[in-house]
Amino acid sequence: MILDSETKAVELPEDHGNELRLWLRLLTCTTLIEGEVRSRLRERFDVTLPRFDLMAQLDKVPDGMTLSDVSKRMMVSNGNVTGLVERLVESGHLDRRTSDSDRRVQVIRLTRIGRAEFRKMAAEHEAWIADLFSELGEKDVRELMRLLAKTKASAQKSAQARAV
Amino acid sequence: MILDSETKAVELPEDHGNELRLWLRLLTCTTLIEGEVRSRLRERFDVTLPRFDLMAQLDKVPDGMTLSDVSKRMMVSNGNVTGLVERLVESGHLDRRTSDSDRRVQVIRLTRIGRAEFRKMAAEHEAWIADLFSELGEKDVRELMRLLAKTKASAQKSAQARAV
DNA sequence: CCGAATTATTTGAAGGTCAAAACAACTGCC
DNA sequence: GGCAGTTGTTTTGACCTTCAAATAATTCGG
Repeated sequence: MILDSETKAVELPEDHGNELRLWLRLLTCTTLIEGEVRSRLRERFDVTLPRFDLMAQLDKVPDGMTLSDVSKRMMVSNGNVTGLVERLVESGHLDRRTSDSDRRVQVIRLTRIGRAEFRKMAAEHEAWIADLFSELGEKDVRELMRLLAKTKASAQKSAQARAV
Repeated sequence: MILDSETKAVELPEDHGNELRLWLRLLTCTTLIEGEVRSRLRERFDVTLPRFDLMAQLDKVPDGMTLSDVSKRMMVSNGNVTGLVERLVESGHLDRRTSDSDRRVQVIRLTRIGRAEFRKMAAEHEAWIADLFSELGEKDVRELMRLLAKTKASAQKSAQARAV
């Protein structure tokens, strides 16, 4: 009954099937695109998506960032970043140094080589994304941007509420 | 110039910034919600998201599915499913038997306990999702569904084209 | 200046992920 | 029947990921 969903007075489980279907579709889209990007990165540049993402964060800031900053930006755990950085320093893409002002802090930056490699990858990456979304018109893109912004805000609010 | 994007006659890199921003926003939304679901599942039921997802697939089919079916549905690799199933059989949530007609094939089903546990989790899960999307109106949901369907089709087409 | 609380990072254990190779069982062709 | 190719599953090895505990360095109140 329409009344129920308006009054919220019912104890019976409400129907949230639409939201669930929406979530599954959102997840499917993301998984599909992410998998595609992942495999193109591997195929074309022999690089993993997490490494690419990390380098993308660093490309934006010439002077580097701390590990904590990176982990916040990438929305992954601290421990995760430690290992990722480890391997990228090893391979010569990243430069890591202890901060002068705070000896707990590690500042990482792209090396010259790392930056050059990233720029090459990023250019192709951008073209892949454009191609993956190419059936969407300009208006679709705008509308999706708007709705996803709203979705993000909604999810953040809900997550925030739980975190007390 | 507008002409450029119409004629496609240019060699210069086009601006695909909008698609890229859209992709990043899509990814952010998904990561945010997925992380939230993941941590609620762990907190509330001490179960991982992949296990929940696998059980969700199986809940739909009383007679079970083969491992290949599962891996296609979940869009993950075969080897991945093997390990996942291993642990769920171990914990008593899944029943696994070799097919009579084809001895290569493993058919897995939820056990009575597995099904009961899943149903409990699924009910809460659905409520979480509804809450995470609660700021979206009915119209927003419909519109997002439509645009994501279009996005999925676009991505599939692009992926298909690459696969030759 | 000292100790407590805070903050940044690392480590370790458990699990999830993929690609590629290995294995096993089926199907079809001769 | 038997070999060749195909298909379903498992294994392997490398990497990614998280959480929680441990370490290390800073800050702050007294």
